[in-house]
Amino acid sequence: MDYQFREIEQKWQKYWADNQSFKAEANSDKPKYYVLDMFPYPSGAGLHVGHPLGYIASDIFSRYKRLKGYNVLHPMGYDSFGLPAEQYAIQTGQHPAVTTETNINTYRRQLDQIGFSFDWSREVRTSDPAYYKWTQWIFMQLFNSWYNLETDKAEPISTLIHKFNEAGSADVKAAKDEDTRTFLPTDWATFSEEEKQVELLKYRLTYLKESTVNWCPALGTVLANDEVKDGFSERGGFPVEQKKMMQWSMRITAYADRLLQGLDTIDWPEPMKEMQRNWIGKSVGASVKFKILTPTLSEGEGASNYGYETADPLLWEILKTNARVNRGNQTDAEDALWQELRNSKTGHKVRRQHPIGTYIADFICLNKRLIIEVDGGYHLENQENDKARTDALNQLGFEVIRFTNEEVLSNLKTVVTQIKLELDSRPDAKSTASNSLSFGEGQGEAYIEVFTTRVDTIFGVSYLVLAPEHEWVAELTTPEQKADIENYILQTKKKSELDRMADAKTVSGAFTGTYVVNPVSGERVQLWIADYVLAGYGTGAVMGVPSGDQRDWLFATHFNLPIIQILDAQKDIDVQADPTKEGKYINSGFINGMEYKEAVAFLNQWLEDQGVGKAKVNFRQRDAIFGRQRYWGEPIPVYFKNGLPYLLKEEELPLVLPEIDKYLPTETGEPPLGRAEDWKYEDRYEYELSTMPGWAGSSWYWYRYMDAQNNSEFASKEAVDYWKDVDLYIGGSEHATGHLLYSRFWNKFLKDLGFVQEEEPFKKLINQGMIQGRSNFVYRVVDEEGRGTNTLVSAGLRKDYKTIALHVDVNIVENDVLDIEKFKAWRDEFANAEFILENGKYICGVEVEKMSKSKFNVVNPDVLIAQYGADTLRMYEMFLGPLEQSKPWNTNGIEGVFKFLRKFWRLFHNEAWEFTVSDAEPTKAELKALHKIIKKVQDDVERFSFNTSVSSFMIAVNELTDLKCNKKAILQDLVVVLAPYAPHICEELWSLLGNKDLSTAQYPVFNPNYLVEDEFAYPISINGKMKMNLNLSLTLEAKEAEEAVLANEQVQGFLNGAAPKKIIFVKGKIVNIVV
RNA sequence: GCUGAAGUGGUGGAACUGGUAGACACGCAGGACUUAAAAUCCUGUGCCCUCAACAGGCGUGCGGGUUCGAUUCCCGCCUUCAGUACCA
Repeated sequence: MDYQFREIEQKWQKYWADNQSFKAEANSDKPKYYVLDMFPYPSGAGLHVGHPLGYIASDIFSRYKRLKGYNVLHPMGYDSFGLPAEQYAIQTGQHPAVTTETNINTYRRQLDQIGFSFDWSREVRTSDPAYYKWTQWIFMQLFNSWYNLETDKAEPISTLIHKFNEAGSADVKAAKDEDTRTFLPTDWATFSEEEKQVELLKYRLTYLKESTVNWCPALGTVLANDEVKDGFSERGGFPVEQKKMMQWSMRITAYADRLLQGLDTIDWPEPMKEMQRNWIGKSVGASVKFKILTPTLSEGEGASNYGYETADPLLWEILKTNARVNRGNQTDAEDALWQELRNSKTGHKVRRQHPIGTYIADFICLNKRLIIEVDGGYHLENQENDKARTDALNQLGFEVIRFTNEEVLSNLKTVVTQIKLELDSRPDAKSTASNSLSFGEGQGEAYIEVFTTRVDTIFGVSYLVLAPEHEWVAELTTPEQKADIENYILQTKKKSELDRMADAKTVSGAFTGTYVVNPVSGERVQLWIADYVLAGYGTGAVMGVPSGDQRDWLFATHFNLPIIQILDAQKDIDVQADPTKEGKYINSGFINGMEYKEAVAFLNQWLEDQGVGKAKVNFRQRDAIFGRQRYWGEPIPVYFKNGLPYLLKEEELPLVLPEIDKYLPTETGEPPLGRAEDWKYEDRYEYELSTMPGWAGSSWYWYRYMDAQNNSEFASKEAVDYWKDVDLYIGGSEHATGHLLYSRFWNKFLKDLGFVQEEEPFKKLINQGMIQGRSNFVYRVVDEEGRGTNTLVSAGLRKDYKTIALHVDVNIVENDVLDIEKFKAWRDEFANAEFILENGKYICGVEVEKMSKSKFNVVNPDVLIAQYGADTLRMYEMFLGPLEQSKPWNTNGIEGVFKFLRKFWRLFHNEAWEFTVSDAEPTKAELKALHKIIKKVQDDVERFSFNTSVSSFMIAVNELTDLKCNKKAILQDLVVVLAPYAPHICEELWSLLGNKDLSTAQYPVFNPNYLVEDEFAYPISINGKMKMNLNLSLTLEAKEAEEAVLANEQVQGFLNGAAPKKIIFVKGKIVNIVV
């Protein structure tokens, strides 16, 4: 019989399903191999021809590995929570679960007919309660954990509570919120239950916090940063605004360093790793504090309302913030002393980190007008600063006493006694404080902190810049500059609404009128605002070093600010900046003469000693917002008591999505879950109404496949210990900073708690390229008035006419030739169209675009399978080009692959299409052809070069056809080698050859002896130009070969009497004669 | 701008470690079979000069270099695609 692909494919697809041919064994003596595809979101449109590309590659690989004796796990499932089903539900009222089910059925049908070797007994669906029970369970583990920076891993929250009980919070090194409190074990004991929970929430790996979120009013939900593109939602393109909300977040930043380091241990494409590195955005540098010089106030201004709040009113907000940060960053000495002074232990009320004038006092007793300062070492600069400070504070009517860190730590008792004596001996002041405040210009302690990666250039600072959105801008603007600054801020806001990218190169900014002091040089520099500084990165403030940074150089040049050379190696800084790190420092105070490395180390140390900065690592990545105000997602297993979140009990999982009447927010603006009736925990407490984001379910699904039916664990320990990790993961590069990053994060977390074994989940990753659409066009002739006529002109002749291009359905075009009859039937308006042909054909124009319905360039795999069969489709998709390369889909050429399969089928059949094979001994040539392909396919598959093996199959079949080979000994092995690519035809032939179950066959063993040759047709080249071939024995060594070559008449002819200077002979490769 | 990948016939692409550039396939041209078409089979097909050649020249984005020999290695430039961005 001729090659009847329809019957063959249906027959074997049924056989595989009935026999569960591809079920992975739970335990096996064979080595394990885990091949994973990124599971699809089942959209209503079904699969187009681009979707299966990666699945075909992974299927070939899985089938190949099975033949090579591996116990292969190759599962498939559905990422079935998501926005489109919910949008559809809003429009039609149909429950998303129903839509999802329908779509999954379409996907399953389409996948089945391509003949994939998935183990469907392990299918997962993220929207199935039996699945999301475990997504919720992982959420609970995260809630119950904190990140210990000392052990560098996540630990149960109980170990944190233990630390609080034993030693308080001072020594805890954790990834946490900024506003945690410092307390003693005795304080912890006195905290109420609510206070404890509030404090613990600041440490948990998933936590509730007021954050600025990307709120999309049109979608009624919060979006992650990677779901927002240029201020619009990725899905739908609706405007997105910033809004403050209480939100669940995941403390992924705790893992930033490990996520970065892990990249060096995995076999992923370099661009993927690079994208993750950029996303995490680690910068090593320093933070430096620049003191703010108080702007001069006009008379009469000032703040009498501040009462005992003794701070300079203008700087009050800033000082308050600084003070709060300082309280969280107490030195050991300050902390020790505070424990002795607090709660009026001395008999006097003492405050710490209290703003006073333009300073922050370490400790202060307002009633006694006494300030107690604890300092670092005795640097000369320090003493000078301290003196200035003391003088200023004295002027405000305060006495200052100072102790060093050392004194406090080694002699705490004496220090405390001294303070007590001083306090007791002083008269009460009875608040007259603020009257004596002066607002003259003076050296203050209010500061702006900047982050820099080039701390070595700090002596070259000629100005400071704040982001226009920086919260202190208003405070720091002098009355004279107020108009300028407000105007600039207004422009910035307008600009961000328009296209900010467009004028990225224009320099703009405004001077605040305020000056700050460079801590290393004491120089006074101007404080500006400019929109090139981003509020969201670092501290929202940068230092400007025009000689070393081109952007700063442009800014300084534009606003006529000084440009200071700082390295002797800097060149042409009057023309542009020179960011070199070479040479020795000049104009740089105490680092003059140093080189880069030395200067950085010295400065970091110096800044820290002075308390005005320190080495710092900054990350671009922020914690991941975890809540979505949507219906179709996993409910968060949390309820609220007295406004605080509590977890459900484990045995109460899953918390199932409740039914609601409409899939919209409530009238009061609550998420859709607010509509659920009688939905309360223990009938009393409110559940969390947000659901989890799309990436929750996909961040651990590969573990569920290991043990998909387990009801008591997310996967059994035995299963996880056996399968461990994914050996090969194939999917699109669009998931680089979403799914792939979150999955690595959850995996590391699960490993820390001992639930899984591997630090990294996906050992090897391959990105299949995007399949683009290839649109075809017809050209309608337009008359003088620009109206379309009824005449269409072929692409090659269109330049002679005035035309407009129209998309035409690619399915009625073959090899760019339009099927005119089908075209006339396609649209009524074309029924009577006339055609101007070239060479009797209508040739269509071509353009590469995104594959989409509106462009009529969608090719449905169903159509191709009906016409050519699944085996042809599989091989053709591979034949198209390298897997990782993006390319337009083009059905031209699928015939060639189909012809190949028929030719292959033909090898097993005689002229009358009867199955006939011979038992004769194979010849040397036949064995050579076979073993060449055995080796080639093996090499190609191992390096994921599937397109080249398809070519090689064609060569092998062409060779065997030429040899008229129908010998069973050859063909049987060939069937096994081809089986991963074209499984149906091979399974049929395998069974016709008298075997059973190709999936249990062995890949043939390559025998190099069959490829050994005695002779080789050496290319003979003269001066590197190939001239001719010459057959020589492969046993010949250089000398004999040279003689043989020179003796050849034809070679002599090419030499034409010239004497060879040199002869290069590479055995088995080439002979090159140099004349 | 930065980062990454890539530029090879009419087209998709091959050449894996510096050793015969263009495998394999599409398309195209010619032929066989056929009343005819489809299907199938055979032959040719990088470009230029040439009636033709088993004659010569040019050819892997461009310009240089290393080498007996470069699509492959090095330097500079151009173009395309992807990601990312006033990231301090």
